[in-house]
Amino acid sequence: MLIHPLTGALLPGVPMRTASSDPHYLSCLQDYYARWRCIPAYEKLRRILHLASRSAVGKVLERLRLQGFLERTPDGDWVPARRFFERFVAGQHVQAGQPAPDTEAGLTTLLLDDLLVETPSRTLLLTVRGDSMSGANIFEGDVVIVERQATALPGEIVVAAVDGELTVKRLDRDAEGWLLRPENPAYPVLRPAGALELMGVVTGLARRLRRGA
Amino acid sequence: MLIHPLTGALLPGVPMRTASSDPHYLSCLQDYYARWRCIPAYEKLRRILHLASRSAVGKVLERLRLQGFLERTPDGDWVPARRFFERFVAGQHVQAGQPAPDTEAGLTTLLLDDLLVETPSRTLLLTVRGDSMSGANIFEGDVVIVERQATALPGEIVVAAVDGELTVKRLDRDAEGWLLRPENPAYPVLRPAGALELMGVVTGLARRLRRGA
DNA sequence: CCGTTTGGAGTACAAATGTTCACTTTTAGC
DNA sequence: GCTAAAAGTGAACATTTGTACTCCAAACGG
Repeated sequence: MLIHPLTGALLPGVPMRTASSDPHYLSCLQDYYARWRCIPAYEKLRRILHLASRSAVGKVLERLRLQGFLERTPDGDWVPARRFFERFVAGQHVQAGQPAPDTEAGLTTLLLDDLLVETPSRTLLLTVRGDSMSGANIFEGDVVIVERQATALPGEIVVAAVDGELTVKRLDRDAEGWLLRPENPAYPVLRPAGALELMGVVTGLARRLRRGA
Repeated sequence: MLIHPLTGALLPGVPMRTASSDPHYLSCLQDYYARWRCIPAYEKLRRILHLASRSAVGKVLERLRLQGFLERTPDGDWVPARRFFERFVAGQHVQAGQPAPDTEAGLTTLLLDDLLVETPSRTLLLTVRGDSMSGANIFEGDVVIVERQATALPGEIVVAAVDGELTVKRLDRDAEGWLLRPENPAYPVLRPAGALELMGVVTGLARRLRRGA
């Protein structure tokens, strides 16, 4: 079924059924998701996809699931799967002579949050001061994503409270106990006097470039 | 009820049922959304929020809507609003011995996307391959935030199409014309044969740490 | 040309949904 | 303590939901 370009009316009887119409359905879904961040119920999907029957909606969704664009929660709800967001990150290759990649309007819908935050309720941000972790490529002004937890493994980059101040260091331990290693020879290794006050583990990093411009 | 900004523990002695238990409901919702990318139906929400009645769910959602965390589609479906994705920014200082100083007033929030994206419609993401920009502290696997534009200034880090492949380099120019400098002596300077096919300027960086753990 | 496959329409129905309403419990202000 | 507001319960109900089923027409592959 096609849609009249001017009136928007459905043109019955016009063939459009081919395996390659799934990409079109997918685009509709992606656009809707970009706007509202949800996959609606069958009846609404029926309208969005311009289908006449809910059963057709079910078949479309099932096909998209087999292709890896959608999945279902344990409760049976439809949710976007990893592949659903793929097109929002630019591909590595571009046709020579045609340097503009897909300029679809949905590029921004991949929330950077989704990339960087796994457990929102335990996640907070911290702006890095100083260059004591430059060896780990974390610099002054960077914003680190911290997942709150009381314990961590040696080798992880953690945020800890030292002398009432939060600091980012690499956690390590030796025969004498826990220690916080800066990744910059200009700074001393910290050995907490009492208990180690761990705030959480650094799970990600966000940096603004081109600050002045 | 307050939530300890560092440990995340619910502060004891504070009764459970109060207007400020909404943060707890919000956290549950945020975590569920981070996992499945949808707001489920009332009956499922009832279980997630540990409520006994669906009507209570409705009231919670309505409260969160008034606070700006949720909104509704024209069809009435619940969807996350802007504030839903904001994160707390930790203060730099912590009281020694009592690492929970800043009350709600001191805590600010920040949307990661706001931090990194200025012009959503012209912004896209690109995963970095190779270590040719390690001197600028951009490494394999990092995601760069690219603002699409056809021109750039010398000294800016840009994304350009070279031989049909996207590459991240620092833009420069000399007497002979434009050139693309890697920030790694192991790589050669690129001098585009014809016109320089510029895709955009790198305005930010996102990195996931602790990938394996 | 004909049978098969595929994408969709249409119908039917048990189950689930969102909302309302009256009611109870808890909390906060005085 | 007393009281009013806030938060949550539980039942009721019209609507909507997802799915199973049959049927149909176009596309496909010899």
